[in-house]
Amino acid sequence: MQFTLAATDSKSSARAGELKTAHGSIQTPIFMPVGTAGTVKAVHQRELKNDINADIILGNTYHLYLRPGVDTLQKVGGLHKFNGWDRPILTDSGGYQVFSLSDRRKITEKGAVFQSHIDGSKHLFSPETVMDIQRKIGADIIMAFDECTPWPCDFTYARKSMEMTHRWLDRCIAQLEISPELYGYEQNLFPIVQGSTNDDLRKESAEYIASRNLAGNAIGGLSVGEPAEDMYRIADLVCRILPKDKPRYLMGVGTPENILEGIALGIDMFDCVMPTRNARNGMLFTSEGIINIRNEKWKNDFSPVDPMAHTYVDGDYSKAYLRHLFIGSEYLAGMIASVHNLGFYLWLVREARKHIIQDDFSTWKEAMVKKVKQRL
RNA sequence: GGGGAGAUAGCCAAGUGGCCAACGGCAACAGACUGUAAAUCUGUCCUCUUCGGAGUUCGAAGGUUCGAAUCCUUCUCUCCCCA
Repeated sequence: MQFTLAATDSKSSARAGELKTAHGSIQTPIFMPVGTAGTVKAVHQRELKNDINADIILGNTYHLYLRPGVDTLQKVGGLHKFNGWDRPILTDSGGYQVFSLSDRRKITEKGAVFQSHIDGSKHLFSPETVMDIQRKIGADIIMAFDECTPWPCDFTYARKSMEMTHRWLDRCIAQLEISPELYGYEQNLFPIVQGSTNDDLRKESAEYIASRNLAGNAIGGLSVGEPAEDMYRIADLVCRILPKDKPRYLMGVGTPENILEGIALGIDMFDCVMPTRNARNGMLFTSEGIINIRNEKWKNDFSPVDPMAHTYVDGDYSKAYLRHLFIGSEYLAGMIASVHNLGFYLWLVREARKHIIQDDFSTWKEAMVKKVKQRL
């Protein structure tokens, strides 16, 4: 994997780069649509590729391990072969499920014992098992197994958890050394900075993560309910410590505003369920602001969802029609909204990249943030 | 013409003397959602409200009762069966 910086903004820490993987290159900053169970929900692969033009999508170790299971994925030759997506894939390790399934798991130094949300069966996720599973899934970028701490989190717990995440990282690295790639192409491990919203812990964690000298670095444990100012402060602090010549991935972020602010702080990669989940729930992100398309005020508004027309859906369907689909609980509603939102997110990061290269990112960003956060 | 059943909020529907401004469901209207246990969840949903309450409701009118959606009388309407 190779990361090269193409341009940096003179008034912020924003940078434009290119990340080369075995399945193609990624122009950064990038937003990565989340495809937990091997599918970006409600979106066809061909739309993801031809219309949204996503460079890379995510998968999730925990979900794919439970269904369809690693045996199936190994038989077919990995997730790329299974879901027909031939561009880069990143898999999350299940660390987020340690957080979100907190009442269905137990953490020890060895790992986390999960109770399946599907059938209640118990499974051990350790750094070793998670690396083995990610080998079988075959993503281009694989994530270290970490504990994503909740917010708020007391100092003592945050410190112990962070230290364990560091030890788990070293076990991940060791496991990968004894279990090589299965499908003949390179997989790259990203370690994850933790430490909750505590500056000292985050500094310590970022230094530790940087010292492992891996292909890229991630910031986890944010966007879990803390105020946005805390998220920005921690991201800024961590970015100043993480090496400039490696991609920085802010996990689970975020709103269009969060992404623009993150880019300004030096983040290169983002992922979030928001554009797809909220799309299925009727929330549309546009270049003019946020729309709840179910609201009565759109009933007879036949204008396009977004005048910027990021994908074909903005040209083909009006607000009134999309509202009609949502009110009627039609399948097409979530599909159109998901294509729109992802199209907008990808448009947003590409515009950001363009302005970084033009070196007018900061002024563009200030104006854009004001627009994208307002409610229409 | 004879016999039977029924009328409850926008719709469907429970309730058959006080725990009823009235269970549920649908529709409607808002809100939430950040490394997806989510095409999910929450709230409002007779009127007014300073959110403490106040006022008017269960086809219509009258009556019994301390108290009626619930019991009685008459009326109006709907549906089913037999001629």
